[in-house]
Amino acid sequence: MRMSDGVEWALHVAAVLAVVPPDKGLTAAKLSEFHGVPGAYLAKHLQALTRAGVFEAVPGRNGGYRLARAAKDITVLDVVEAVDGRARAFTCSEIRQRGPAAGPKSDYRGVCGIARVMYDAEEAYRDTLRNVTIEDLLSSFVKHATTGTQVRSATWLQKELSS
Amino acid sequence: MRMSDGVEWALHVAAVLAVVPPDKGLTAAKLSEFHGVPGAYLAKHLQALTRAGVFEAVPGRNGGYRLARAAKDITVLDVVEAVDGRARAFTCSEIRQRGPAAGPKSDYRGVCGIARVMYDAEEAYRDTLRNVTIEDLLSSFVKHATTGTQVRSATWLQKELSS
DNA sequence: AGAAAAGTGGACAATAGATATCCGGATAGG
DNA sequence: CCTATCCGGATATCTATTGTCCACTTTTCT
Repeated sequence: MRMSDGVEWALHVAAVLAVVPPDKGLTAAKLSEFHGVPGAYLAKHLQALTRAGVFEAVPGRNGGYRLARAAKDITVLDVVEAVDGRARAFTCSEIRQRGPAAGPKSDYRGVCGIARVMYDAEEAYRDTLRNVTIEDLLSSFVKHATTGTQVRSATWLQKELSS
Repeated sequence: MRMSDGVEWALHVAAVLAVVPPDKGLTAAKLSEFHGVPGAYLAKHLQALTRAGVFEAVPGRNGGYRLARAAKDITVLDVVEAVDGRARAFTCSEIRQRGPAAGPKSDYRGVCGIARVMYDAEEAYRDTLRNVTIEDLLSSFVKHATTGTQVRSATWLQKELSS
């Protein structure tokens, strides 16, 4: 089970957009340059994030992307689900209803016990991500990154911010 | 992010093997028949489970598979990791070290804050699976399945148990 | 001893999904 | 009108999953 790289990109992008003033934006091209990832493919994910209502896109000249709401109101789960989808990782194919010991369909009302456990685990996973916001990610960066990295990031951002 | 179907198969197989007496076994062919899944492919997963020390394989005539230890001592996580591997779903590609704002490698000692959150979530996922045993799965089946299903399963098992 | 049944592991093909690019269309600003 | 930007579809490529097959070894039954 492997998670799409797009999720990692999206979270980094969200963290960067969190320090962009609400009236400004960053283009897909600038975001891909800053993170060193393929622009055309990142754009796909940015569109998904916009559709999900996590980012906001400003079309036209001087357009770009920004957060759709305050960084403290966007959870990591919001971003993950926007990129990776809301489908469960574990899909129950109702094995219990197959084979020689299977009975009539009415015998299988509730969720299969095995699926139940897997769903619970995924819910625990989501709970963790739901309790961390983009603002938290930013705090972590400010707390742990070297001063040099923070200065370089801020400088680049100042230079590239669109109107 | 989608989990391999093999995990579902393996958990169902483990639940069935949990009711097989310790001195008996079930062949890969019988297990695939009982669950209505492709035999050759299930065999691959059974081998992985054996390598991981979750199942025990008895080669030769009258051979088959059985649990390597008591059902209460095998967790769902054991089975999931045996089939799906122990690799993390989220892989950090150190995006922070790329792009125009990147600094020298020594600037990035600890784990990236974003990766940290994703790792924590996966640990919460694993914690859930670690706290459910194969015996628990069996209890759930006994508690929730209809009597008819349980009788049909037991009957089939009686008939097919190898010596 | 010989035959049959079973797991092992490698090679291989088919399929699906993730990754990545490109282009025409819509939209907004100069 | 022209340019920069986002949008969405079509398409190509790569990789992992899924699935099959076969030769090989081990064990047991006759």
